[in-house]
Amino acid sequence: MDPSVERKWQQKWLEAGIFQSEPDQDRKKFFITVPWPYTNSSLHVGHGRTYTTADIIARYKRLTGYNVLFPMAFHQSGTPILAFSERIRRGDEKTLKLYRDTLKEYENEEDIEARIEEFKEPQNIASYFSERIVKDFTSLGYSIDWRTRFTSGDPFYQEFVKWQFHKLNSLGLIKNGQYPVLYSINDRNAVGEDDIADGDIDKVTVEEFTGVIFRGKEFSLIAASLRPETIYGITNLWISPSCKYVKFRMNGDIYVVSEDSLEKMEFQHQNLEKIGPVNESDILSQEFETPLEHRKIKAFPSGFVDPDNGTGVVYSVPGHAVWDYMAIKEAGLNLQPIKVLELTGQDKSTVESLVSELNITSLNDSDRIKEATQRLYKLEFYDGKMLGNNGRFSGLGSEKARDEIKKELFNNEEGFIFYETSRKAQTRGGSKVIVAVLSNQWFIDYSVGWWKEASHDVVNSMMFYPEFYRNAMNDAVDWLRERPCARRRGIGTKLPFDEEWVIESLSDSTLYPIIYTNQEIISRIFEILGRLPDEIIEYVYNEGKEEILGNFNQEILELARKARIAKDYWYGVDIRLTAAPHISNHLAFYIMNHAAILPKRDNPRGIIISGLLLSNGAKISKSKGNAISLLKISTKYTADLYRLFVAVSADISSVLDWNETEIAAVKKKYDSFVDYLTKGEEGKTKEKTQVEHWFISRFNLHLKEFFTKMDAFDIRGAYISVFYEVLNDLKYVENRGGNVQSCIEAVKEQWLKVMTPVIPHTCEEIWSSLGHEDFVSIRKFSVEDVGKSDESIILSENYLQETISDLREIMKATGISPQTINVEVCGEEVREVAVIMKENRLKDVPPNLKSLIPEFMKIRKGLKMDVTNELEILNENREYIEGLFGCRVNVSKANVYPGKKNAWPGRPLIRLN
RNA sequence: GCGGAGGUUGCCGAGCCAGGUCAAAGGCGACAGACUCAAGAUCUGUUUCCGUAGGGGUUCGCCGGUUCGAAUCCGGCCCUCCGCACCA
Repeated sequence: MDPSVERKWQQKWLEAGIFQSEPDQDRKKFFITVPWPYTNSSLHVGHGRTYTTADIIARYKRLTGYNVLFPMAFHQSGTPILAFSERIRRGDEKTLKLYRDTLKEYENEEDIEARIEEFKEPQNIASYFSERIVKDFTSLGYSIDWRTRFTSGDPFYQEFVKWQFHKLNSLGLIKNGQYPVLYSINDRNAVGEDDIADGDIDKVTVEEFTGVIFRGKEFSLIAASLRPETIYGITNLWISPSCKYVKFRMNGDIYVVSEDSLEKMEFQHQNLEKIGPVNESDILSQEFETPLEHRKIKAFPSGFVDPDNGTGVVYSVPGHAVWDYMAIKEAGLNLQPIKVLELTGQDKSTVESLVSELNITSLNDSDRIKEATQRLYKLEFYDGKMLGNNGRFSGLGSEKARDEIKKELFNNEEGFIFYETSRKAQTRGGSKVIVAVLSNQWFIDYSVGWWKEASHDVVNSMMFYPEFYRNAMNDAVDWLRERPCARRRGIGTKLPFDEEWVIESLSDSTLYPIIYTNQEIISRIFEILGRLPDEIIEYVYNEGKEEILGNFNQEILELARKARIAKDYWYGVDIRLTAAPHISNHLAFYIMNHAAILPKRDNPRGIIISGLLLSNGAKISKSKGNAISLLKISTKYTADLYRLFVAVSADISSVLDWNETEIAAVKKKYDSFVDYLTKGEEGKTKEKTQVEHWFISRFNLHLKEFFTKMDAFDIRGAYISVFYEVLNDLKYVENRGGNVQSCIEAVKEQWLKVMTPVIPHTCEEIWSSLGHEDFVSIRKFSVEDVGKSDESIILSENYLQETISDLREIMKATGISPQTINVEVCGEEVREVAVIMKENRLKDVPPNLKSLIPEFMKIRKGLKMDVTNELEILNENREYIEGLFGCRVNVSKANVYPGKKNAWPGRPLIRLN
């Protein structure tokens, strides 16, 4: 249907308010939510899949009589919107281009720059795009009750979040402590993925090195290592010949590291006191002691040492590190590698074997050295076992040894944790990114035992589709530990007990679905009072007793009561529908926060995980340019086609590819559906023969399947049955020479009702053209209303088709084009014998018919006993068969042909002439 | 490496949980035919191999096992995809 037709119905739905949901104690409720979209940009086809799926479910539930609440609100917490706005202010070309491209779809050319100017204020980005998203969702026909709309930045909501954090705190789930974060030196601020140049494509993570101390007479050297388990294999130290080294004091002792490194350490440790530069020769002339063993070793210069990685000092383990091995060789030092690890697996690679395998000849072969290093590290980590020369760590697996040795080093004050970035990184503004340890970080402690237990209980009581995500969810709950829940900057709610901090954007979005149940009322209360007192929140959302509302006036009291009733009616969430990447974060937090704070009755009840949507086989991303906006979907393809595509092309859980070929295929089917329902002529509908009855019987079967599958959230299966198969059946009726129109007349209204959840605009249009004044979108229909199916008619048709396909096969095998076809149908005598033989009573077979036994044994598998009027069926359809093969067909009842081929039940005797 | 999902006939993709009626749905593509001046659209049939009678052979990543019987159950192996954290 034309987009304008879709607009028309969207307008009518809106005006009639048919999707506004009110509590109704006489009806069962159904509450479905999708996580709120983040409002830094418009949404694309990929996002649309989950919302579309949810809408289909919401509409289906409405069809079957549920009182449905399908709400929506918007997310704006966190740093991205802030960061984008900042970049626009800075005039960052990449960001400007991104927004210009996006706005092109929504604005006139001449208005774009003015809009972008407004985006210098972050709030404008959020409000602009939430407005866009509302429009786009509307244009896709979503049956959302927009009265539920709010944002994570709304003051009333922030009051709720504060209450939630007080709650968590009083349960002992909030902690404060040290935490390493990625940090920009110049900006003096923690940075996220989007703040880092190329951070989205090439992720930067925090790596935990072990800083290892080598004591010397005048000062000690610190080397940073990822592999402290190799400590017994140390032969020497390396320093960079081109690097500035500096002395500093820490806890009274004097240490030396590279200048770059000291800068980093200052962000990780307190009380470091820089003393000043130190000469290379001062380092090289000294002896140092290895930790644990206290062997004397020396430092040497080597070009491969990077002053800006770790401490700029490297301890050398030539027995297990390719760089060290090659460096010693190249410097011509007389140091023998010490082996401290052996491999227990198949692969017995060593430094030496890899050097020769990869043909590494000098330190310049850095790519190959890196490859060798990676292979060896991995191998030795998973397969390695400590040899006998490792003191009390001998015999341990490398992973275990690493932990033990670390512990020992820390205990002896010969080591400490040194954080480093996983790669060199800069912010988009060009400032260096390092790891800083924040001393005052707030956490939610998800590792608490009773909390995990309660959460598992919730997970195990819920519905999951697909079911296997239940395990994933339980794993996620187990796997969560302390999570930083606040940041120094970003949009969001201030942490109530430490206002320097802003609650992090996933942590402020866990309980909000409960707000949907009464958003209008609660924000009204906030408006009147100018705040949202905890007593109100406790009463409305947490089963508080009405007594605690003693201080409020009648108006507030009544609003609160109304809000409470709505919440009690709608909450918990029956289905939360979202994509798989949310499992280990959002969904886990969502479940755990419910489990901790809210009463059992309000726990989540079901989760549906939707698969990825690809665009022409590729992941969708704005930078790739394959992100088709939802606006374009509704104008170029129409909402109904998109919805049908989403419903029918793949199961919810599997990957769906949006590509023109498949869209065209779905469109073809859609067009033929519309044609069938709109192009028929009235009046030619009176008499029905077997085919039409067959169609109606089949239709009723399809309907039953539809309801069963929809109830199990198998949307695709349901619509294959009620859309594709019904269309195929109609085609079949047509080819059989049946009366298609009378078939359609018979099922039209029911068919429209079940198709409405997927293609609501089309169905409304046709529905109204049938003379209905109401909306098919809110008509009811459920399994109980499905008519009967006549099984014998279906069997008869099957029998006819099987006979025809037998005819075809014989013709194909023989190559004969017959003038006449004689079909002899099984007679009573043989049928009776067949029944006897089927029941395995071979001795009851009359003697004169015993000769039939061998043939029966051969073909018994193919016998169909349940069609008893074969002669009639074939006679009635004689003309049809004749038409198919272009020859005469004679049908008769067969005699018994002892010793020859016979006609059997369901398997007539066929002779071609 | 850990955790999860998966490998099906030219391609996509059902089936597998509840073994037989599975040579294995549906779609796309290909081929042939009908319609048409022609193309497109639409419709019909074919699309693993063999077959002058409705039959038979060989198939569902690989190797074994259970069973009268396995695409379906069990064990091992190979390969692909997704997640592995402070980021929305």
